[in-house]
Amino acid sequence: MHDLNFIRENPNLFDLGLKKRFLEPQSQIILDLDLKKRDLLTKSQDLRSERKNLSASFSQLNDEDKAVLQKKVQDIKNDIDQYENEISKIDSQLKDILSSLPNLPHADVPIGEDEKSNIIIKKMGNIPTFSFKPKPHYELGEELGMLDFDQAGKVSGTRFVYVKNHLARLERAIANFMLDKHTSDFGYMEIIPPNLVRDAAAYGTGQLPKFSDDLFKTNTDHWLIPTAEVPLTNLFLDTIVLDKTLPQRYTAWTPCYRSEAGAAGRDTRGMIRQHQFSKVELVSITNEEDSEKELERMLNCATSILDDLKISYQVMLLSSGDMGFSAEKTYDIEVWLPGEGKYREISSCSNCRSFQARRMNARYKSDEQNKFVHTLNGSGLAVGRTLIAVLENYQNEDGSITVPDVLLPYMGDIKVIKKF
RNA sequence: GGAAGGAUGGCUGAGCGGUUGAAAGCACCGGUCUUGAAAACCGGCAAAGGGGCAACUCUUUCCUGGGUUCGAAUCCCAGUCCUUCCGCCA
Repeated sequence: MHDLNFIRENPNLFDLGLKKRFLEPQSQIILDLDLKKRDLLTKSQDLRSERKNLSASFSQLNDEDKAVLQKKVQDIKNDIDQYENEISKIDSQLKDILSSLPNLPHADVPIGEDEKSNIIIKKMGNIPTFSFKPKPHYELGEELGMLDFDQAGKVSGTRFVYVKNHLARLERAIANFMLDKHTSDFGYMEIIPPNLVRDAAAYGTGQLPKFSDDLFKTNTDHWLIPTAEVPLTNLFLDTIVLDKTLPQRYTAWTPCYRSEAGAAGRDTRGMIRQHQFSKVELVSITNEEDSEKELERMLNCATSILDDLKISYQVMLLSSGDMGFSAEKTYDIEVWLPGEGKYREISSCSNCRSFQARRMNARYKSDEQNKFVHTLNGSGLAVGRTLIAVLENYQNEDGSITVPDVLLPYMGDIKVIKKF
């Protein structure tokens, strides 16, 4: 949601921001509506004021004057109703426009229509070399008998998988390792959030109203969360917190459900793109001064996981056309997958500034003034894709998987995952 | 699924149809005191929006939407949400 005051004061900046997103200018339309609304508002307020003053003298009047007054107030009331009808129409038009426009890109963000304009910020680790041809994760998993796409297809359809046996344990180990690190080393509070949310929450983080097609809905009109960002950020839905309690940092390991409506035909093999996957999410709530440095901090929390796993990756600064709806600046972390021979997204860390907070009405008290909090979210990391990365990077020639050192404490006495 | 109760400021919680934007307490901010802090005491403290260069002023808001009334936090209707009890159940 955009700040109407900002648009009033900086219509050109606003349109420029939209242009960076490859959208048509909107400030003129918005300001025209705003002007019209304020004009009507002033009129209706004057009438209200008049009515109030008339009513105040009511008890001192004689019966005849009372009757006159009643008639007069009735007329005023009709006029007020008319004005207010028009006002509420304009209001809903304004809201429709403002709530469907994406956040404006930060000045750092490169301008470009798609991922081709993303900028590589850093590369960590060398691309590993193998003395044999590395396999993709789905071949490794199926040959181990621990990824079962066929039966999942029968039971649930495409884009589902059974993860079995030691790979299931490995996935749990990965998630636990991430959670332990984020809570113990980085000060995030662990949360087990609701996995079903209402409209208001999905609206608050920006999934609604535009992206309902990407979500699953229950017959109770709940939405299945597409990411824990939704329930974690909405911890602040309709609240006011004290400035000194910020920043607040939360992490959760949850399943994520996505309809993948627009992804037909993409990544159909393997578990890169599933309707259900698990993810460890990071969410930070800060005041308006601290959000930029918090984004850098969050990025480091996420990349440290890959550093510890000793898997190479690159960090991308997303271009204006590749960013999500609510973000003003986003870093993607892309991990090297030897089986595919390319980097694939494993995390996305975004600063949404006050964009979500406005939708959620999430504020903090600062110098006796209420301001909107800044919200940030990032994957720390996508657990399913981390499993893929471990499989492909730690594969051996015989198809077995060596367990990374940092995961050994979570794997019992399993050091190598191999076929029985 | 059955029954009952409730929704008021950041929180708790008062509120005969007419200066009630709303008592009180807590929290918060400023001050006095103190070596410092705490305590105590004094003062301040809802939000959103309109008009005005400004001091200021006006309007709206007591869950939402309708209605009754000259006038609604207060009365009526509908809806949403929450709580409690019973039943079922992990």
